[in-house]
Amino acid sequence: MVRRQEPGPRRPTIADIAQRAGVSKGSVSYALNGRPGVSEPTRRRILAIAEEVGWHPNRAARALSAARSGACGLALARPARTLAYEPFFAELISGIEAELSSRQVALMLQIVEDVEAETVALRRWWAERRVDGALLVDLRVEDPRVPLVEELGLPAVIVGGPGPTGSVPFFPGGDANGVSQIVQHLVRLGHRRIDRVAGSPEFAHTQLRTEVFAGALAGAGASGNVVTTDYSSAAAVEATRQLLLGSAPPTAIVYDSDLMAVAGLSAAQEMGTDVPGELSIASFDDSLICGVVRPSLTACARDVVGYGAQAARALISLIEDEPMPPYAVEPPRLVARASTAPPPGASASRGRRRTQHVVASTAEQSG
Amino acid sequence: MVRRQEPGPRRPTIADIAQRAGVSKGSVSYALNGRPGVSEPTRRRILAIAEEVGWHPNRAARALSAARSGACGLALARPARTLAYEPFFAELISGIEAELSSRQVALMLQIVEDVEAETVALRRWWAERRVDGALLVDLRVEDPRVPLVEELGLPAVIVGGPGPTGSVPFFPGGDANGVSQIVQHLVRLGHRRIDRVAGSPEFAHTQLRTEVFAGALAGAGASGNVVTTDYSSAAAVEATRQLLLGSAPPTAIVYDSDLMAVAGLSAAQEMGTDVPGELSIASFDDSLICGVVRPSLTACARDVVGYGAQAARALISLIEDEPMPPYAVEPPRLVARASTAPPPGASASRGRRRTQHVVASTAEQSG
DNA sequence: CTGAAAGCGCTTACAG
DNA sequence: CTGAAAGCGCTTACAG
Repeated sequence: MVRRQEPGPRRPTIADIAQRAGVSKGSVSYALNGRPGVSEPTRRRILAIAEEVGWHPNRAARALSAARSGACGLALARPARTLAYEPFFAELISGIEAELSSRQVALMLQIVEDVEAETVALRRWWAERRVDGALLVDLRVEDPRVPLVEELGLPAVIVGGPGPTGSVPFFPGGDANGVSQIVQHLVRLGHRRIDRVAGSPEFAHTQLRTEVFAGALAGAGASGNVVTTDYSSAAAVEATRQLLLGSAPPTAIVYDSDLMAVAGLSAAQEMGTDVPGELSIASFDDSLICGVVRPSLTACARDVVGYGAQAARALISLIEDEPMPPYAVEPPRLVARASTAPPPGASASRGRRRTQHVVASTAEQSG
Repeated sequence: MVRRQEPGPRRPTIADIAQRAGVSKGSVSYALNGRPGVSEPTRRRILAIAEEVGWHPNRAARALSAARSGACGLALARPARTLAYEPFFAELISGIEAELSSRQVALMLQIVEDVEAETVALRRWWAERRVDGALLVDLRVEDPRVPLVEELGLPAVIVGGPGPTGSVPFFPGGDANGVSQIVQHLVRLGHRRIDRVAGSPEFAHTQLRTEVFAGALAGAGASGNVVTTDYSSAAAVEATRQLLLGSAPPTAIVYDSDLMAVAGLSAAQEMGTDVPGELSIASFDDSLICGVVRPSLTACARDVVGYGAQAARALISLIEDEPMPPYAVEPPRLVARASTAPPPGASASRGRRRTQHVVASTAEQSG
């Protein structure tokens, strides 16, 4: 058989090690995999030789015989631009990747157009044995990926999933907790009319946020409207104008992403609205940009890296048929900055709080 | 041999197809791979059966016999936070991924701490035959990855590399062109004192930008300082203050990233500096955020997705031993927004230009 | 044009 | 504890 010519040094195999150690390939395999079947001295000798010759398993060979690829797949159905401007994804991938690579598992990444294309990718990966499992992000309402992985028998977990979905394990993404904290913060400042510029309603987490938002408002005796968008800055600007010019303008607006919050801030300022004097603004996801604009934006910070790591850990357990690891992700945390303050002419209900920045305090009003 | 139990439907192999077609496995392989050695009717029959049973090649088996993994690797040496706030990476990955997946090549992604860790990842991927080639990003001055891939014989290309590096093909990232365009824009507006808040000097592209920046200034009879940073907003704020409070304050500042530009804008505004009335600000990389802050930021937009796609195409050609594809990436483009205007008391040297936004035109000054 | 067979580099029951 | 061997699912010269 003719192999394509390979430049560079030849890569050693277990046969080479077996020969040098004077044992069979089987023994080498047992030794290298830490399995019983070789004496301690032999094992040590084999490991030393493997180390010396710089042996690494040929993953294709291992995958073929062990029916394991040693890789997990992540297909993302978001256009490049969204991906680029949502720090969420980069952090999530970092978390996933760190956890996987600490277990020597590789991450296969594919960026596709929509959920349908994602199902195609998942199907092919599984058919080709490219992956041992998959991570599902951005769960949709009636998501086709859930029945698919169940049909295929593909081990999968839902990252940041809002709630139980068939037999596929999910891990909360802090949406409920985060929305509650933001509303609570605003209510404490004295706001009773709080609107929200939301993301796309096709996402299950958007719906969850909407439910929790409504509940939190009702529980606090507050009220507000929700406008859904496509996450674009143009839509955020439009929604902000619409809300501020409406018959019952809010004293605070919550945005579902940092980009929309910044866009909304600019829109409000251009309309001559003082932030936070006349309008408080809060962003759901925190990011560096929230601390850089003026006024800096109050935001809900989530441990997104943690979500990724948790999901990856869980997926590996699922693949290995081990018990699920405990949920260990830090809860969302409200970062109060300069963009939120008591509403005009109102006193904060439970103790006024100074916000962190000078710019903010000058805008604070007495009740 | 006992395989781990596989839930879900059994995945068909070429043996299944051969049996159903009444031919040998070899013929099936030839037919499926579009090679000579089977008659047209047989080929069609085989393809129909493969389609019908939903056959996909077991990539591990194919990799083992063909000595090809069908995957390329990308190791990124940047902390999660940087990754998250640099739209550059997400766009680059999108471009790479789109090109690779159109050729049925998978992308393996690993995020590591530093370049040394990257060399470890590359070495292991290659030793394990996990990848057929690798993409190198963020070339450093004296980058250890270049001699490594040469030593290993690992096919590799440098993405956005500033210039020729040994035997490893590189693809320009528009740094020189982009810097030139920004300086040219500012010079045309009448600026003669232009500073730059640069990124880390360890990157080869930072050095290239610095060289081109100096040359462009000199060529235009202008002058300016360069301050290097770690890309953090804190460093950008500090550098901005330092430059504005110096003995020869600039009338324009160019930032090496959008986050730094926004931070610099806020810092200047908090010092009471009017942008663009007293100070023009330009960002090297464009992003949605540049259009959302006020004043909106003039920026140099690059076809980052194109860089990724180009590099991926080239890498595949290298692996396949085919001729290099032609360079087809759109050149950087200056997007003039509201943050740049003629300097105080100066007339634009070659014809005044109205900037695109109302906010900007109100800030324009007559000479 | 087609088939039988060897081989890729591992893992893993099965005998000794 | 150890060795010889089969097998994972492909690809590819080699005979017919």
